[in-house]
Amino acid sequence: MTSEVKSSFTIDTDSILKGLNPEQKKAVETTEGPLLILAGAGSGKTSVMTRRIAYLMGHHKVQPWNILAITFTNKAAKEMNERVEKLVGEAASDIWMSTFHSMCVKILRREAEKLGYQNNFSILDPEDQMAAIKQCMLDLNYDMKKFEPFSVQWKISAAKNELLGPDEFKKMAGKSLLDSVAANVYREYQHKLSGINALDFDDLIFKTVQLFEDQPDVLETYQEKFQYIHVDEYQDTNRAQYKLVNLLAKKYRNLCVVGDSDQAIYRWRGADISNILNFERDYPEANVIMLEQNYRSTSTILDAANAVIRNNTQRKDKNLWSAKGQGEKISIYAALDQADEAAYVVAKVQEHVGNGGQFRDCTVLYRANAQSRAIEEVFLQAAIPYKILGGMTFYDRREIKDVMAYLKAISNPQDEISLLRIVNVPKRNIGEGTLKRLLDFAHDNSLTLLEAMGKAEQADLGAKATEAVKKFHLLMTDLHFTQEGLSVTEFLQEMLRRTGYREMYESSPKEEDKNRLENIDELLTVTRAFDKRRRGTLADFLAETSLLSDTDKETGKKDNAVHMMTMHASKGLEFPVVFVIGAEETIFPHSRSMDTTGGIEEERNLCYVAITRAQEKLHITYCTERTIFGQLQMNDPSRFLDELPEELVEKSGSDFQVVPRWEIGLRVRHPQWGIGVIMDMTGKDDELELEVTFQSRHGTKKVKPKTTKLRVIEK
DNA sequence: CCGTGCGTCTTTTTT
DNA sequence: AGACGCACGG
Repeated sequence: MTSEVKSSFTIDTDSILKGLNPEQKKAVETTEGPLLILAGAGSGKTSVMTRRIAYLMGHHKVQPWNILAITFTNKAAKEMNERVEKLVGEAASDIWMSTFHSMCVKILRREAEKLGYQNNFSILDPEDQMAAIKQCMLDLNYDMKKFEPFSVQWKISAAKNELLGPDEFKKMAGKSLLDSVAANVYREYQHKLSGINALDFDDLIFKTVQLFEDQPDVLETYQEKFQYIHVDEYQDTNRAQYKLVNLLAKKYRNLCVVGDSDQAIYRWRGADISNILNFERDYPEANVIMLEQNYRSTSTILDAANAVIRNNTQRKDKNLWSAKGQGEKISIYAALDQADEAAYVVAKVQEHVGNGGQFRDCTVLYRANAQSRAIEEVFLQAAIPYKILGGMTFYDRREIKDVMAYLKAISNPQDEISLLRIVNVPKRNIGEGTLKRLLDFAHDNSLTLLEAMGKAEQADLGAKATEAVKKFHLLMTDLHFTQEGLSVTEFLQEMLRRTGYREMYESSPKEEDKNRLENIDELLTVTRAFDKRRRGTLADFLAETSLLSDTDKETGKKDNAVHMMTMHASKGLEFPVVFVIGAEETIFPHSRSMDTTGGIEEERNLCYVAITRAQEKLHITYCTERTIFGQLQMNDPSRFLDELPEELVEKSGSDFQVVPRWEIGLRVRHPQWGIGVIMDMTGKDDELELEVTFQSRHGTKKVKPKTTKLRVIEK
């Protein structure tokens, strides 16, 4: 990598600094030494980062390949790259701009041998990972009903994020049974992974850190390469990422980190907010710059966000301000149920479009992916174009996963996980029993599964099974060699034909399967784009696609559509009109975060993130009734709603529009006490008081409809 | 070896 | 409500 020739480029340094406020300008010009940029939401940090990079090149003549910029998503990286390119031209392509994971893949592909891996290693996605863990638990004879594979996977992942290998984890682990099970599975799992030449997401970082720690010369190569390092969203880095960055920056100490502790929302996956809080301790000579002017939202929206976040105790106080006007008030809508909530969103979207706005201006944010369903249904009915980011995406579809598994198994013949997924798709009469015998045979003779298949006749299978297995083995080895010399697209076509995978769906009469074919064709357009862009290997293509984050993969090709995503996925994005739905206790904040104050504070950070996505108009909705797991539930409005200053909001709701005519004998529903019957009425108008007998345990209560939410039940 | 039907349970958030 | 795992019958 030292073969790079000095590149020449001319950059107009004056234009780089144009239009920046004094703090932003200082952030761009402070190029040497450690720099901490505390960037509030919407404070123009991307602009600062891109210009800082351009300034390094233009003013200090730093070579592009000596610059590293780590972002949170591939999309952010791509966007940053485009913006830098506008400033510095083609030289931008020599800058490493990527996520932690993509960067580590790039490094590991070069250095794999040094770690005892081959450079065509597979990357296990969470589903493959789960499959591998289940296999390990099976091998170790653990009862998977007693110890959930999911929890084990979680523990292993957490350990890796903390840079604990199997041995360290065993030492550090708690004394619970689950921990000791996890420790044993962890060891077995790593053993399996190295046997199949595969790494999981967490390994990508962990192994890179190990490489750097164990082999100082390798570390030094990269320290020399990355003389100027930028890390975005530093508040969301975990232990392993922190270590990685600090190892790289150790030599030149030109480390610029950008973050906002109020937007820390990934503690649950190991992110440690003290990484950013302790930056000045780690680098006593650091410069610190605060960006507090928000260029995104109206002051109403910002004031609301500030008011909410102020309730957190664990934070550095800061105050975002905006020069934009007040704008509209925040609308809070109390919906009857999910359908009503969705109807409200539809009505407001249509209103926005009716007033000359675009669908793409609107975004619906929710706490959990499952909440998108109700909205989706109503959008379909109302013919509102929409685009869902995250959740079940293109790459999660069965046919795509299958095809990718084929590609992985062919690219890395040791990849048993992928092989097992597709060995019998389409049906080849190689079933559970045969595979079990093959796996045992492979294990006893230290063979990979594919190698064992090649020697099927020795595996004691029976004539029919042996023949089926041999045929499959021939197909796979053949494809492995066909791969060479073909572009990814050409190879994929060939593979789809020879494996009979395409045929399987073509011959099916089901409408669903026609769709699957379309998705496969869609994948072919993805490979075509890849071939055109960089003509990489199959392994490169697989790595690129498996590292796409939810925000990176947009489903559907509709341009002008309402966006829908989780609040997590919305970080870093902005939209004129934002709907935050499901603002109810147990949904948001989520019930599983409510037992710790840390949990609640992180939910509040998430609320802050959600609110600050909005540029002009914010709608927040909640349901008084919600059906969850087929069960009717009533939740209180979210506590975060109480934290919004009265003068900034405007409340409405079905409950307030319909004034029921109360009468004795009427059946009603109360949010806490459930269903009851009106037994008596006293007073009138605002003073009206009802005596209601509720089901069994709640007995008879006096209720004022003016102050309590009571609903009449039809029939 | 494969398909079907019943009973169980519910991953919050994601690179 | 819906997905998934498991047991059973062909």
